[in-house]
Amino acid sequence: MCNSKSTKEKIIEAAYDCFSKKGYVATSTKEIANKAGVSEITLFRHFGTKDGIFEAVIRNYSILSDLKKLSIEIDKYDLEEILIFVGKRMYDTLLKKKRFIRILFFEINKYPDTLSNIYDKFIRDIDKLLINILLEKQGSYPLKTLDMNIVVKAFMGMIFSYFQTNEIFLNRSVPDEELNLALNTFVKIFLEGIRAN
Amino acid sequence: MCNSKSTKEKIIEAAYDCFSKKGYVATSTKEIANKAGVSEITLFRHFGTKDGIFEAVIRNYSILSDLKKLSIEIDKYDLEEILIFVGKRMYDTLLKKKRFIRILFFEINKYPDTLSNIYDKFIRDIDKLLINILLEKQGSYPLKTLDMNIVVKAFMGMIFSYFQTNEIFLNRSVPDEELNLALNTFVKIFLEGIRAN
DNA sequence: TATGTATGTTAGCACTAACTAACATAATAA
DNA sequence: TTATTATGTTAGTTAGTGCTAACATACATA
Repeated sequence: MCNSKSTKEKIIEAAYDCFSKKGYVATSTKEIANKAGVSEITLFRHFGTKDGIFEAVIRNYSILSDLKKLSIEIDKYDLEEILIFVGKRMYDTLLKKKRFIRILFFEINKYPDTLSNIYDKFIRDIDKLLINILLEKQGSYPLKTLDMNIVVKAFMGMIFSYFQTNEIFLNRSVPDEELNLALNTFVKIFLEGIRAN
Repeated sequence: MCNSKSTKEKIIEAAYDCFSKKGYVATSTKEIANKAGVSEITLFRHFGTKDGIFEAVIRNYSILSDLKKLSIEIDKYDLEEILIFVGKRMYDTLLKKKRFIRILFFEINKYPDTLSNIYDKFIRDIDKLLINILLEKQGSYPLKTLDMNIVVKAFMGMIFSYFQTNEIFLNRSVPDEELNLALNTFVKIFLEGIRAN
């Protein structure tokens, strides 16, 4: 019925790889075809145009987070443990989606609406998750009166920026130990920073 | 001798604008010439190749920060005031260099060495500045024992990520009031977070 | 006045990109 | 078996794109 990968899948994967490395414009359809191991015309028969391939790639890889699956038993752990866990999970997700994030960066001007929507949704999901956690823990961990939306952006900002600097710009994959130290420090600062005194 | 702008300057400016909007590959030399109001061949007489133009653009706009000029009378203000001031100043710098930052994002794969060096230097400058401030104030504001390099990355991460989300991805310029609120919150969280208890 | 310098105009070359047409082939389904 | 479907091959079209050559012009300087 179907052997490991369909032609469509092979093309989308190849295009994904190329786009994330060189950007849309700099990637030729011939290149994609070669990498996918199919003839060039097969691309066009499946997707019509180069743009069609791009859109398929976006559709295929745009789910940035699987946060819904991230069910934490909030009662069983203290806030510090939870935040470290969430932070680590976030970093892993970013790593796993590194190539798509690159595409987001590169092509934000080409498809501003589509791409900024994806980004926006991604952030909003995380924000919601974090706000929920903080509010649920407020009984045992009382908070300063601060704007919650800004508070969570502070936390995510530390992690995202750390990811971006290392993985995207310096193209350096941070060793586990170093990453854990950074995350622990971030959480410590953040927690003391938002606690009511 | 020279009327307002030299031809070279006009070309570099036009190229800067195009590259930041569409990326290097998607920009044609004809486009640059038109925007600069010169004939296409003039580009090549001045810069030899399209790559030459790009390098000139980088040379011209790569100074990301004028932090050296940022002399704060540290004694006269308390740490909170200073950090808010530095944060605001950082955000302004990022705004002013928005187009260059876009180019950084777009072309990091084309010139990984050059561009990641620029980025690296930029961050290191800020890190140094912040560490200095914190250490100098440690007398009146004692700190937790934390890795200083991570600590400053936490602070910068909040601001940089906030900038990037709004200005680059959502293409939304944050109103002054909102920005101030965010910066104040960031500083408050950060300061409480690093204070020795 | 003569010469050099900075520019423009026109034409065009060599190359590549996206995309198509026409025909061939192998596997699958009826 | 026959018809259909998914693919490949070859060749080509069209429209750029980076870049050059050759010649012209306007201005400033010697």
